[in-house]
Amino acid sequence: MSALSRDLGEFFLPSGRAHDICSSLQTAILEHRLLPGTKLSEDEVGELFGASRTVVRAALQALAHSGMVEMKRNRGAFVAQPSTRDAEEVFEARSLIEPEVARRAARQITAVELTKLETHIDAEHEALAAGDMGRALALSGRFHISIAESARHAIYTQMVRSLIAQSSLVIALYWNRADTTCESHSHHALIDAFQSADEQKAHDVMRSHLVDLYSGLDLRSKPETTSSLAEALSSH
Amino acid sequence: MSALSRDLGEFFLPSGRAHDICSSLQTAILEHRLLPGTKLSEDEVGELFGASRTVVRAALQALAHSGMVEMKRNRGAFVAQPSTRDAEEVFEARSLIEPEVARRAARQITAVELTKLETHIDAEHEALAAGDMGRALALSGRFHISIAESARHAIYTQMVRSLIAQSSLVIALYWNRADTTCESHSHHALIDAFQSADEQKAHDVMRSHLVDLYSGLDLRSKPETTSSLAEALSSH
DNA sequence: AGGCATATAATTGTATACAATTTAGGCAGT
DNA sequence: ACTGCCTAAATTGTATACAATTATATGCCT
Repeated sequence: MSALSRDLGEFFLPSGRAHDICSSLQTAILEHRLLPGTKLSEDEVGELFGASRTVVRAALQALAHSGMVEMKRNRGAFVAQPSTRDAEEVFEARSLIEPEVARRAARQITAVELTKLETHIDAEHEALAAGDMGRALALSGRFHISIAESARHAIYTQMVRSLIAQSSLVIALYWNRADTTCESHSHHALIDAFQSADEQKAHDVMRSHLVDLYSGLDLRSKPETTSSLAEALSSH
Repeated sequence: MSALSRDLGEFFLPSGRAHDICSSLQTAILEHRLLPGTKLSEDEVGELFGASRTVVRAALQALAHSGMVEMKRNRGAFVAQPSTRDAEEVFEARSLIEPEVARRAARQITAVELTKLETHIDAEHEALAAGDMGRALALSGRFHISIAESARHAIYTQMVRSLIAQSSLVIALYWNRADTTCESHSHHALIDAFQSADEQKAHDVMRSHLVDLYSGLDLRSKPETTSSLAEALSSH
């Protein structure tokens, strides 16, 4: 688990401990243990991680910059609650950037990276079989981030990281589809395109995959979900 | 000047003072008063703005997240020095995102926003006539950001903000072209496309404009430039 | 003189204390 | 019982003090 959550994101933080807090909180958000709207009290987070408010604030700021956390003046930090408009923007941006990223990945991906992608899919299926929906979803996100890393474009990778994180929040709020395992096929198709180095196919498969994901959202309902910080982070 | 630098960026900071420091530093970087590699000492910045290190660190972190500042552990914050590879990535990302943004702007821009764009061009010409090259360049960047705002897409706008800032650093390091006023034509052509609501033309003009900009770089040379923090911020 | 080790100074990393602001609860009045 | 205000508690914003690390200068040895 540490290897999976270790390099989830580069938070541009000089401090090592703040980076760890970022990773833990990000993983919790990606796994839907921390739900949109949850308050991230500085004292509470600090106590959970054994750090002072100084370093906690740095971590929360970093998460705010990637769109996962919203900081309100004199009110504190909360897990972001993307509006339907935000959801629209997130998937519009993903549909622009990720197909291009997939095209680059098809051109540059290595054999070992391909193997890593397959490992991701296996782990995702495993989590699904174990009924750990949150973990499966987080792994699905990691899959997209790994593709961006294989594209060897630091700026795109950072953008994808942020968009994936926000997508996770959007899904937590608006996902409403019966067939939950629909993603697997697209992910396999992506690997196929990468293996044959078919740039255009990788581009198109990624695009249709994102359209498919977006169509699984129900942007009419807007549930008010909040979770407990302490139990979301217990044993992680 | 305050109106121009006020809303240069949303730094996701809850504090008002840190945001002001971000704006000032960002403006100084965009105007090439602060050059790549300049050290941003916490004490020094704090004294210049009359703030404690706590708030200065928050500001520097925010700038690090937008790619304008690089924080090195136990070494401090420096104005970023994009490598030639970084420069390539920045303009590759701009070439993907900004044409799409221009297309959206052509669809949604209002009359008052069009007027604002023309005002920008006038101010840019004025600065050029006055020999204030740095200010002209900053205004040119603001022009692109204003377009993004007119596209009414918060995520794209944030991306463009960050890319423009990094472009300014790239230009500071690698710009090496004789005819410096080449941009004006493209900017006028963009306004024309917006006025006629010609989405495809806006897209294409923006793309060729960015290719043109990129072709003005000389990525062979890598000058080692640094500037003084105090004089860069005097009377601003 | 040049290079290396050590000591000193300067700078960043972190914790804590205090100020400012918001939130919650209680009390009086209607 | 409900509304409004006022006070107290909790939380964030900021400054400062101390610890850890890095940079600099000094002196010694070859």
